[in-house]
Amino acid sequence: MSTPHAILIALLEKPSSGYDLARRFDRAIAYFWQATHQQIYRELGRMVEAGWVAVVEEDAAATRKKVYRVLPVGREEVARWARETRLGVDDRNLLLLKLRADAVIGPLGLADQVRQMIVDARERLDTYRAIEQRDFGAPSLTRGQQLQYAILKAGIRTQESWLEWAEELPSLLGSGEQ
Amino acid sequence: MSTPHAILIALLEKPSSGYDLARRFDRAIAYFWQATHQQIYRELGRMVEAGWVAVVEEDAAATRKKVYRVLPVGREEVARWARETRLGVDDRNLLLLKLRADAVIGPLGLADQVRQMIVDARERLDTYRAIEQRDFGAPSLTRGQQLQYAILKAGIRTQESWLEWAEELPSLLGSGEQ
DNA sequence: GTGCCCATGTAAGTGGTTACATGATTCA
DNA sequence: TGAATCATGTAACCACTTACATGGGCAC
Repeated sequence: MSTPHAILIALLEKPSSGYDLARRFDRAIAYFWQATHQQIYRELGRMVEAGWVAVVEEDAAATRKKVYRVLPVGREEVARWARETRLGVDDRNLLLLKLRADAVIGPLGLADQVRQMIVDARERLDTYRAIEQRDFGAPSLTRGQQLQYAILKAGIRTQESWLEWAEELPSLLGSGEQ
Repeated sequence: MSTPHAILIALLEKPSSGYDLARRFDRAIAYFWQATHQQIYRELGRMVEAGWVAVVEEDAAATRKKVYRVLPVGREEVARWARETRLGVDDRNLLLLKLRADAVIGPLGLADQVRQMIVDARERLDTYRAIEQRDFGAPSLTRGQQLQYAILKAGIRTQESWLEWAEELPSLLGSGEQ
């Protein structure tokens, strides 16, 4: 949903052409975020309009390649976005994106958001465990029930392992706040 | 992406009105799949056209409520979809959906698909571990590097815990094949 | 009779996907 | 010189989102 911000962050890490961005999104970044070259070119166009990014003019004449860099306004927009948009329990990739932003432009005070996500995730985990107790306590289960239990266990494991990971974050994120 | 199939499976589990479906998608199902009431009504309309579902006429006269049930053609479409569509490494929720289908209409022979996903997930995990070795072996890391490492670790943990879960599946899914 | 939930829809906007299109550079 | 890759775009379609809209049933 935040394609433009994903692109801004990628450009903050390294100014690139649309083509290079597309390749980067196909590799490292793509493991948790994807964008096709059509989206990238469209967003780059819009962000130039908005004054968030600009084409580096140096070698623009030499080749057709257009290298984009982030302008101060764009940088500020990333910070604003990271601070202000709320994250739901399922917005884990958005959190990863925000962490990238924090890594590249410095402490943004994300600790509170992470703590809230942890609270929400614990709540959901409790819900899952309650369902587990209620529906799958029986000694023997039919094939269908075993499968439904497996589906529930997928949810439980996901929450548990995410929580384990997330609980180490707040200290990493530092003091936060201002 | 497979909203119609998600709805079909929900209807196989229990014939419902559009309104009820929306509420069910807001609760249990929603933990890994979501659809708004607008999508649901649209898809129900299309699926009636296609002959996949029909309105149960019994109490249709009594209230405004329209209860839908899945017709044999729709059931067959679910089976076809579960068997034939390929799943990528990241299509975990789609796999859960297929497991629900398998739970409700019986063995569909999904074991091979799961085994392939496991192979792909192991491959990706290896990639992550290679990046870990290469980029984060240093004794001391800057704040930014620690954050990037945390992002990578999120990916590693996710793969590991998913694999642990998935490896128990093939035996549950039974003989498979025909 | 007022407010809330049930119940079903339409309409507009936006973003993502797929297909199409073009031309430059590079290497065999 | 032909093929592959680099590099940037346009166009059409489709799905999802958000907002709007309507009316019945029920409880206080």
